[in-house]
Amino acid sequence: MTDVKSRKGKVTLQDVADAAGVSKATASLALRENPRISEPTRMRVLEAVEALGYVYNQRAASLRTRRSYTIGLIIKDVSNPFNAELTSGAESQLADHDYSLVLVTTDDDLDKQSRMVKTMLERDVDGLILSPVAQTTPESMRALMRFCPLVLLIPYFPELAADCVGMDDENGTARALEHLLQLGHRRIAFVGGFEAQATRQRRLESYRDTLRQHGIAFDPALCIASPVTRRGGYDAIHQLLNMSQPPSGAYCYSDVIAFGMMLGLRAAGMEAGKDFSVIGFDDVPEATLWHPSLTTVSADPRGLGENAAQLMLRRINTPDAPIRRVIMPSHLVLRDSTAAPVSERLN
Amino acid sequence: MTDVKSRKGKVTLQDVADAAGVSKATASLALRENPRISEPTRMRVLEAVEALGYVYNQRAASLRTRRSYTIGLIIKDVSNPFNAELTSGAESQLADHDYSLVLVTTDDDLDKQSRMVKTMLERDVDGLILSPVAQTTPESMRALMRFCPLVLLIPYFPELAADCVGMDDENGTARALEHLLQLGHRRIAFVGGFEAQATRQRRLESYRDTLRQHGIAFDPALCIASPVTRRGGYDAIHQLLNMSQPPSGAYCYSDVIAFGMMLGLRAAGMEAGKDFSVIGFDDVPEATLWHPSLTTVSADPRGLGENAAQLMLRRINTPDAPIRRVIMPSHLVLRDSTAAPVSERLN
DNA sequence: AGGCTCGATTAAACCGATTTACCTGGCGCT
DNA sequence: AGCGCCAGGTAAATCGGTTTAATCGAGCCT
Repeated sequence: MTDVKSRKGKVTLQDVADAAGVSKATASLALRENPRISEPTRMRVLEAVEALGYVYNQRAASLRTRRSYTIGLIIKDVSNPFNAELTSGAESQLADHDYSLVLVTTDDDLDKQSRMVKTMLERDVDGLILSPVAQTTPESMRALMRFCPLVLLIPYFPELAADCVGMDDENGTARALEHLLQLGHRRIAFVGGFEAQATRQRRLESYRDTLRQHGIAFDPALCIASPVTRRGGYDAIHQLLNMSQPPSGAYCYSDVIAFGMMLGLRAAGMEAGKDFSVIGFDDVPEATLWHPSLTTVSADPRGLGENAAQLMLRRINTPDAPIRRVIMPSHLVLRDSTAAPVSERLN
Repeated sequence: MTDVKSRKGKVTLQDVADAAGVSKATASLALRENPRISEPTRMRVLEAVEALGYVYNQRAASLRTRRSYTIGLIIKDVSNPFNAELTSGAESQLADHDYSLVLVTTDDDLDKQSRMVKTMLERDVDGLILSPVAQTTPESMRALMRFCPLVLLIPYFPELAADCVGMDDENGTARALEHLLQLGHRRIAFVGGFEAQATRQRRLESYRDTLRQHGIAFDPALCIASPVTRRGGYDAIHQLLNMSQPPSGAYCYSDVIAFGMMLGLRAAGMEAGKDFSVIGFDDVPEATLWHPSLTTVSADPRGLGENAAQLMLRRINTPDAPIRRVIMPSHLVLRDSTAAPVSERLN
């Protein structure tokens, strides 16, 4: 049955053609179900394929067809759960359309990003889905687009005519803050992420804008940068609580940070949703399960990945389609980690 | 400067050769730093490359060289943090050696696994790192090995002569249980995962063996299957607490389950490490940050991925090397989620 | 019988690199 | 001068497919 040539020499289409008693061209056309090949002949070819254990060589074919059915995904880091979800969404969407995902990471390093982009172009991927590192210039992206279809995982190059998907940071941030303001909070911290991160810049800006609109002055001391880890949130809340005028609530850059903050609060003998209000961003599955459950801005990383993949497939199939920027809606999910500030309740 | 032909026609090595006034062969040799090409000529070629914006076509080359510098990673699901770490480790290790990672997922479905394996072979990857779904047969793996180098992410095919990496489930499990036994626990639950999962089978077997060695009979009622999610642990602990003779501690299939269990305990007015002992498996970063911090068996998913990648590179470079099975050590990390059972303390 | 059409098949060019075997001109040596 | 050798370069085959243009034979018509 499995009469496979187990030695190095792989079975080639020529072998199949020989076995079926037809030419290589016929074999090729037969496999691609070209109507020009008669049914009996096609059957003979298929039998030969089966008998020899032939495996199609997509790479060889791609040389002629100029399609590798391969998309590069360049992100900073897969181990981050947000990115893992995103990757998962992109992969499954691409797999559904017979494309494969080549995954590379940049460790948020511009230099490595350049190298990886080069590698992907050399691998001749059909397209590139890229989450650019902070220092990336629009020019470099424009240059890249001359080489292959590009979808950006960030909507912050308004002047760049590129497909992109991103989240509605502004709206999500505004909703989160308005919720806290409505509860009576006046000193609200912004915690997590680093200056250079574009996403953070956007959210921080919305944070300032929203506060200003409600007549509250921006206090830089309430704005704390930190790694996007539980540890980051854990350390930040300590710093905040030790201030002479501590805030009564915090808007966190991500759920991960918010969790760390909740753990830090508990370690300090306080409880989120009682002594301090915490809002996260992402709405990861465990946000529901925490105690108290986390009020957070719901993002959809998997959907982000799926959309990026869809944009890419669309671009490949219709290269001249108008560029599209997908902003995924985000909304506030009210749970138990937020409440009126203690001061309010005393009155 | 960037005088790139922006139109469809990509710059080919022939173009470079023409521009440099040499033959295609010379251009090729020059780029690969072959000593037969003189320095001045090589320089001319390099200038032409620069001037035309040539990008090397790895795929075309691979047709001749028979190396794609591409490794397929087939796992069940990337969004799972354990797998995300594993993927991250494999990717960075491969990238260090100029290999790229093609990621595909099987959703733990045998059928999809078969399809994906086929796709990878057609993509002509240089090797396959595979975390086989539960129903995978050793025969199918043996067949696969005839087509390309294979590294298995599971050490449970003892009769199969294949490279593989896995964790030391037995030792980790034994240590965890001995710890609980030493504290005085006699009724210890085994929680999480499903019957079909090979890893779970191994741990469950070790669980029974260890208990038997300590003269404790196996009670199937204490063995609860569940999805590997926080929700799974959350639900399981409720089930356990409602038993007529509830256990005083639990050994969980993964940290994720343990976290869910701790949340469930709290919801039931109990506290891990006080009213009930909980041990996890994986030692994910947040295990330290939880309150109480989680006693757990330390695994190293990233290391697992790195090792798998290394095994693969070794196999590719020395195809006849003896097969190697890497068992990554696991050890118990003592933290605060375990204590003597309440009954003991009453005495 | 000759001319035509049409469906099935195939030879050969092509994709973009690598690699082998051969060529060429210059140099040293006797 | 004649010979061999060598450094430097190139033509052509090759990898495994796809695709185009040509071929071939059978059937139909007049």
